[in-house]
Amino acid sequence: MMSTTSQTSVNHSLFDEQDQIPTQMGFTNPFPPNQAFPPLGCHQSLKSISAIVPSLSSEPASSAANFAETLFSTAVQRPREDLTSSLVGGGGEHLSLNRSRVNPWAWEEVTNCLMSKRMGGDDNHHLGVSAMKMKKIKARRKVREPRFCFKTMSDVDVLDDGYKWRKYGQKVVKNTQHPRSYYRCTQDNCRVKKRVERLAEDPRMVITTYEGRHVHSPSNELEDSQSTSELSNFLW
DNA sequence: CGTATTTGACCAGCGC
DNA sequence: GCGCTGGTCAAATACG
Repeated sequence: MMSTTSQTSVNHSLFDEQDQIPTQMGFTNPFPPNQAFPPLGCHQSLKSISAIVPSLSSEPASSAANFAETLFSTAVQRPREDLTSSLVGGGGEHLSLNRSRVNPWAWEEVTNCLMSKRMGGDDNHHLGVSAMKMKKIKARRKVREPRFCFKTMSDVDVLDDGYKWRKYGQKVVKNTQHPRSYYRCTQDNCRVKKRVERLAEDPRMVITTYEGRHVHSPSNELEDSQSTSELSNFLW
């Protein structure tokens, strides 16, 4: 049951919403088919990925625990050009991470989180640094909820991520033949939004962009109540 | 009939 | 200041 989840046809890539150049890291996708890569807050990602993977995958817990560490450290340490060139020959089931030019503070959060983790720093330190940078950024640009996007090869536009969404808009964006859809979380007091569109160069790829953080647990009930509760504990 | 989706209008940010 | 573009609103429509 759980051990089958590593066998999936869904290809996820966490990437820059504008650069849209997936960079492979060479990890087996631990998430079930048609289920989106968990929409995590950046600094929560480390905890969440390492916590969830052991419950979903047949991978040994030790390698799963290293998953997030390696994922983020590789992305942080390697120069962008190197990451891009390493994409050649991908084609497998990979998770990938890329620097975000659009959301620099989000990327900095990831970086700071990793650094503090490496240096034995605590979350307070990480949040403190992040808050200071946020303040500077806010001064020169409009405040925006933390957001990131990922790319999934899927026939369906709206992937099951455990939350209920209501569509509130659709827009044809420039230089794309596919419309972009706008969704809002249906939960009261939850201001999380997501955008869904198909990649112009490859319509098989669905680009999902999350903005904000859920203030509640996923609403749909999975058959596997154990993994549901784990997800509820760690996501957002 | 209540809820979700569609879609044109409107608004705000940004670049020139 | 103006025009372009993306994001949101809200009335109309569809659906169960």
